[in-house]
Amino acid sequence: MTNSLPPTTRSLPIALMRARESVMAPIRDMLSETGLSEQQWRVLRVLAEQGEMDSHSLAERACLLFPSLTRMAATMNAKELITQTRDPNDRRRQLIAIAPAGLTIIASRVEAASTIAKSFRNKIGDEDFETLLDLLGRLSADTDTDTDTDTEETV
Amino acid sequence: MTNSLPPTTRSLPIALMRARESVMAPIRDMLSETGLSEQQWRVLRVLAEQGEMDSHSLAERACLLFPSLTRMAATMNAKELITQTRDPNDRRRQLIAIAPAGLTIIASRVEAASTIAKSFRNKIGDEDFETLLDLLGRLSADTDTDTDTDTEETV
DNA sequence: CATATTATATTAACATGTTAATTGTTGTTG
DNA sequence: CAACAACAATTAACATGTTAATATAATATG
Repeated sequence: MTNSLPPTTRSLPIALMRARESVMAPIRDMLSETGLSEQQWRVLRVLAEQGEMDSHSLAERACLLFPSLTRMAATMNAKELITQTRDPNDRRRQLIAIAPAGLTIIASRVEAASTIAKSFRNKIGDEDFETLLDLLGRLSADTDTDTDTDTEETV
Repeated sequence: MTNSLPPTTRSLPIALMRARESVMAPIRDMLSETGLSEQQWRVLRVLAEQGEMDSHSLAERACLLFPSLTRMAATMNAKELITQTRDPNDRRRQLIAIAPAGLTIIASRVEAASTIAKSFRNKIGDEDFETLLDLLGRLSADTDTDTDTDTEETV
């Protein structure tokens, strides 16, 4: 082989994982009081932002695999965090929306989440924070087609 | 509340997750031929790099939770990818090392892994790649204590 | 209209993530 | 030495990641 084993300390995947772990730690702490998992939080956040949407779009926006969403939706429906309805025009499709209990939880934690998000922005500075989001976006450039231009960050 | 719900499209955790997903996709493809998971690949990579080590250090270096490593080690030992021995000086501790079969798999894929790593470096350019690794490191600055200064990246 | 094809969702099976409880070992303190 | 505390590893229980197989609904094709 032409390459000896290089150090894992400069591995991009591992750096991404470590960074995510650091960022999620305070968020997990915040969420522990709500009984929501990170994934459930993302689902509710997306639904609160987008309104009712089909499960395929929801899974993509919330960064979840479809089978995971299927299971989560059953649980979250039982807890009345979301509602599930069939699309009357295409009964294969499922429409999911946030329910009042879900909205309540989101509303009660948005401020705390925003504070955490700002703490990371402050940790590295506004300019570098934007650079980081830009570079991360370029890594997944041809993979997904996210062309949003919003400027406010959150968790 | 003082904050309305901000867009998930500028969320740092989600950007980190999407970036990681993009980076890992080709690596997963490469690994599918070996029967190794990402996690098992990381364990073998760290062991090949560090030599025999105690499970606590291994879990930290490979970014795994301890219970996950316990289960994985049993599987990987059965497949003779690693060896497990008790520390004779402290029989609570376990020492794990890579076995010949594990080394063989690593060796057979190091070049492919290096090629994938380089493709991402090329995708955003050398300078921005270093900037990205730097910024990611600063996010987890006070969280872990990685002070390595190696320069070659890999997956 | 019957069949095949495609799309959507669910289910299955297993690995891993995650937290908490449990077991075994070492160290400490009386 | 005995009891206790601290540490390391395992196990348990449940959620999620992941891939493959299956079921159901819509569409195309003859």
